[in-house]
Amino acid sequence: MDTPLPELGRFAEPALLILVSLSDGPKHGYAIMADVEQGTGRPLGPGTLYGALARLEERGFIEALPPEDRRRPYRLTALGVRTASEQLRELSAFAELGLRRLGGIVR
Amino acid sequence: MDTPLPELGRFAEPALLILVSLSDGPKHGYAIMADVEQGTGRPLGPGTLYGALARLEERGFIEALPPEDRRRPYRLTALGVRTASEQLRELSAFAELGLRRLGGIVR
DNA sequence: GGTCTATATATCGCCATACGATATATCGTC
DNA sequence: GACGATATATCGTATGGCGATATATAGACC
Repeated sequence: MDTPLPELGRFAEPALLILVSLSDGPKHGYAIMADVEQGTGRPLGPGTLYGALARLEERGFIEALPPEDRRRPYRLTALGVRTASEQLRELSAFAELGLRRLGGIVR
Repeated sequence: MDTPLPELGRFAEPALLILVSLSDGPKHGYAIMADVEQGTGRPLGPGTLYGALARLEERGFIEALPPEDRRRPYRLTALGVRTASEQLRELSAFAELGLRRLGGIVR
């Protein structure tokens, strides 16, 4: 049961992982890394994180809060909330469809 | 309600779209394109499709069936079924987590 | 016969991005 | 004062998403 499956690809964009992490409340980068890894079991390294954060801010999905100490926290914008909700609804529908279909396959 | 949301990125890898499409039964490329577009509303162009198909076959997630006419059908391998199931379960859990969290945000 | 649309596969090339590796600085604590 | 955790940042490479384009066949319709 623990046979390591070969990688198919990424199951969800880092961007969406970040948005979901922030849906908990504002967080800074390092906390997002920890949250994502804890919540999904998948490591999100700094090389992936900070690029994605910059893009998300640039595009208005998140916004920076005043830095506290060394921490640079971000929070979701209204657009970010709307977008994440929409994506997750589509994602959920897709996953259900897929699981339903696969349920019909004799294993 | 139909304000066009800016693109966040891809909500699911083409690879997974293809695997789910094939979970219906064997299909050739063109039929997969139609099926995906019909099932998710998202177009899957040939530039994306055929590259992804080649990778999926190469990695053992799908296998080619004998060509009929001009059609080159594929079907899921056992590995493909296992992998798709696994990914979809993770995906579903993630989507539910996200939606639960976002449900707490006042809009 | 000629034209048009749908079916079907394939490839090229650009650009975005994922991510490992690496660097740097600070803080607490032993 | 050394070490591990916290925290952000950047560079380089490889991968792959996707629009555009090409090519060929089949069927419909006039």
